[in-house]
Amino acid sequence: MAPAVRAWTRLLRAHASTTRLLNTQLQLEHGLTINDYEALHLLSRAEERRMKRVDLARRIVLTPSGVTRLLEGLEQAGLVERAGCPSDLRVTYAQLTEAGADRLRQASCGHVGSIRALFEEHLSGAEVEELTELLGKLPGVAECDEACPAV
Amino acid sequence: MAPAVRAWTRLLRAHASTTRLLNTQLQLEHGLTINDYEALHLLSRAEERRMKRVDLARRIVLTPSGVTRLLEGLEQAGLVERAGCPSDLRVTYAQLTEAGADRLRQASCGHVGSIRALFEEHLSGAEVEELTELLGKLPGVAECDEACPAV
DNA sequence: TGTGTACAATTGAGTACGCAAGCAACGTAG
DNA sequence: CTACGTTGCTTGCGTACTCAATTGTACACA
Repeated sequence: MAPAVRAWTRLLRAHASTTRLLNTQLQLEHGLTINDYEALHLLSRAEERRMKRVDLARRIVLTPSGVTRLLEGLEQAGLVERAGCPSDLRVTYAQLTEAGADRLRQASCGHVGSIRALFEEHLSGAEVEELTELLGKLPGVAECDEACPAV
Repeated sequence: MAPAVRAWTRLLRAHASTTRLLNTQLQLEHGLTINDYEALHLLSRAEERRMKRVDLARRIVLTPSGVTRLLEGLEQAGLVERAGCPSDLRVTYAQLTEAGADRLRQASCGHVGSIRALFEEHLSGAEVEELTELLGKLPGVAECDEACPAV
């Protein structure tokens, strides 16, 4: 079996296992899916806490329709609201509300803790860095990171 | 931001991008989803080309019901068939048919090619190995590999 | 021998997407 | 200014899952 295939298989499995775990935790404790969280998180550190829906889609790796549905839920929950763009009437921004920022704050501590527990229990600090580095080389993974200010 | 979070985010993105790509290719060219392929592949290298549905579920990281639905499709396509277990009437094996083996053979060359293209275009051989190694340390990722003979 | 617990598999109901199609607003070429 | 291609977003429809509940079997123990 080609080495690449092993890597690919493990990527599949790694995603499935970790996602399942983190998603159920996040959902139970805060009523958010991973993508909900991811969206809130991106918005929270975007300029003026808002993003074009298309850009959001690219960042979370979803289709535009996926974003529409995702934000639908967040809007109903009052965590995100729509804001028009005066210079281009086609675009509608997704704007984080105060409630959304609160909810994110509540969830983030536990969520980050879960992630750290998951990764740091099995990998050393250097290995985590190494993994980040390697995954970043895959197409479309790292490309937007610079645009996103570090915490 | 904790390093683990960066790693996690990239894992999410890496999975989403690569999966989307590989899935559409596989689907267009051979009418199989990634999980279809994965199931056929696992069966093909299992003893007597069959597995308990539960074991299959663990390997592809799916719930038992997910496996039922997955195999439903493969059974209708004639690629997999059911086989009872005489010693334990609860279990039904998923058994790869000749047609299933053929279909897998047809698909595998192109699919493996796509995977290699995806990984080896951006990562060196050593890096692929390294990535495999690191992903294997995540919980539940490497555990069954020994049971699966290398190609 | 019956009885309780554990397990394999399925089924029904619900969800989170993708794809294709559509609409409206933009940019540009004529 | 009009016509046309492009872009941002949404909608209808289909699909691949999950979870909870159910059925049938296996096994331990009184």
